[in-house]
Amino acid sequence: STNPSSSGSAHSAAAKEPAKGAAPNAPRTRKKRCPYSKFQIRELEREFFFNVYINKEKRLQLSRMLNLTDRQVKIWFQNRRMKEKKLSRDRLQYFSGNPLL
Amino acid sequence: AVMILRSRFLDARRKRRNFNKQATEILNEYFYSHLSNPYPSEEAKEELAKKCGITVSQVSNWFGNKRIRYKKNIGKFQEEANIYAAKTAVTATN
DNA sequence: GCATGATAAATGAC
DNA sequence: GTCATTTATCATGC
Repeated sequence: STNPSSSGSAHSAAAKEPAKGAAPNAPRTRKKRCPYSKFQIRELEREFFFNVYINKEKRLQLSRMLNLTDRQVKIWFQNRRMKEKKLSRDRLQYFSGNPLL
Repeated sequence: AVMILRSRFLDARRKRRNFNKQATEILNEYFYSHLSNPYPSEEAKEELAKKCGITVSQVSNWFGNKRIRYKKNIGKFQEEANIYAAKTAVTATN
């Protein structure tokens, strides 16, 4: 229910990221999974509807608008494409056994 | 009618239903007999799916959940592990 | 009230 | 880029 985008912890603060030349000791802690807000999902889905593959410029623009890193937007589109592929497989399997349709 | 079925399908993905006992038995048997490497190949997944009467995706989901939940609390699954270890040992001797 | 199956972020192999 | 996976979260069963 709490909106992660309002706090801005995902983008501004140093969650992780290789940190070029900052600390030589790299703990490499895995970024905690934080569910995106309804607004973030809605905007991502809107862009995904127009083009399944997003270019670099729109990615940067979208990441700024949603307070996400461009890496997060890139990965979201990758996962979204995989989801679409799975939905297609499931639909095919579901309707294949239905001679009525 | 088509629209009804379609809409019901679209939001029926997360309507969880437990697997039957036999399917769970088969999956657990494979898991505990491959405890050192519980990663079934694509072919093995298809065979398990057919034997359990579920989809390959459901097999992948089951193993993903089983691996991490077993790793997170091995003690909780110790009794279960012993059961299936004994079961596979019996089948091996016969 | 947790167990369990499915989904959503995040990583890494290739 | 795809894709299997890890991890946390979600939604339901009981």
